[in-house]
Amino acid sequence: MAGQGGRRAGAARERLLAAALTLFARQGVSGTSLQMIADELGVTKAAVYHQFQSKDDIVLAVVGPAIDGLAGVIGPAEAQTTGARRRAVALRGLVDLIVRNRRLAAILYADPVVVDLVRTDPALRAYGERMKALLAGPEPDVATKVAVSVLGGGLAGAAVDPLLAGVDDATLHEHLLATGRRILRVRPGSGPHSAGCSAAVAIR
Amino acid sequence: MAGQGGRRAGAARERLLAAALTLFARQGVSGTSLQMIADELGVTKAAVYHQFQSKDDIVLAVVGPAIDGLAGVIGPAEAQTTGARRRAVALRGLVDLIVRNRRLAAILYADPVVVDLVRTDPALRAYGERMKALLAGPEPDVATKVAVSVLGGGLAGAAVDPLLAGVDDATLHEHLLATGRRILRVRPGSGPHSAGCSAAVAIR
DNA sequence: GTCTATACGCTGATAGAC
DNA sequence: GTCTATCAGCGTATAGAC
Repeated sequence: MAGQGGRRAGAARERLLAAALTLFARQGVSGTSLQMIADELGVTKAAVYHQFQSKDDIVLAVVGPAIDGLAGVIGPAEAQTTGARRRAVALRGLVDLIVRNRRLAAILYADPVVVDLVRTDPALRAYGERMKALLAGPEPDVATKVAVSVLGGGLAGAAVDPLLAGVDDATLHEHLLATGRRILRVRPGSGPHSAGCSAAVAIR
Repeated sequence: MAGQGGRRAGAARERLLAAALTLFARQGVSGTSLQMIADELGVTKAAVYHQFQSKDDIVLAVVGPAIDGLAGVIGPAEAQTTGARRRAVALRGLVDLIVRNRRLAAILYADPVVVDLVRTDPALRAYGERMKALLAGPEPDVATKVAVSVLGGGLAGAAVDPLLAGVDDATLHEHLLATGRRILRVRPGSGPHSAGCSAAVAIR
């Protein structure tokens, strides 16, 4: 389940991914050329192109761990016995994941190239649908569909917002969870104890 | 106040803007080259460059009417006498504006190039800050700042979401307003009667 | 396995002729 | 207003050196 993005290891490959993440976070995917990544590593463009078949490949590899994290949230959430619990566990796990990967959230969210990539990839697309299904429940009415849509955009937006960059993770997590519950009309008590979810995946 | 994006009129200019909006909405700003716009009009790239100094100029001109619409919301909202009313009027006006300009919202929102452009332009930036100030009130606590941030991303996200493309404007408006009130913890009764705001600006 | 050299077609942008 | 011509830079791609 882990590492569907290809994992041939190699030191150069890891260095490249680290540099790419830094540059992507700073100036977006579209705003980062292969030349910039190459310059950052002190090699030529072709050297970069040798390890990844395309720029999209690099993006997918950078984003991979977060996708694994999403899978780590979805699994336990789907195992819950009631719809309310599934919703509560999914929400908490999603907030958790986003807070822990704010920089990555900005990349995933703010760039249409990446959004398109994620929407195109069948496996990634399936994760998104399962997450939405968990949050919305079966056969949701329009109000619920709107709420889930707002939640998705809202969580991502908050993670990206430079005005919230100074807020520490714990505080952001608390308020994001509270806001999310208001959006979905979930009572704070719902869901089991602490819920064992989200396989860490703190990127950088 | 209207038309700060430059309004030399001219039939060719208007045709160009219409073509640009269509292409931007369909494939994003970054995904639309000047060549595509030129081809759509049956002219060369250089002809496009004669009317606009840069691609950014075109984007700003396309987005201009929506900015005017935002100004039309902010003014009346700031004229309200209490913080609660200012918040209520601003929220309703913002939802109104976004629902009426869904296609444009997708352009404004989903592309980091445009987001950057808007964030860079001092006048546009000021509108955004005034809107946030209206929604958050003076000296907001962290919870409120998070809520406003989530609201912004959420409204935009819902406007863009292809899953909600089939929902008609009135229904979307209703549920978006309800969700927004839950996010900001505004009671449905707040704010005066209907509130005269938002200068139409239905693009296309 | 890791890299360089080289090239293709495209982009946004500029200068100047008609 | 529109054209042709030209520019550096981009993502992409192949061939081949070590």
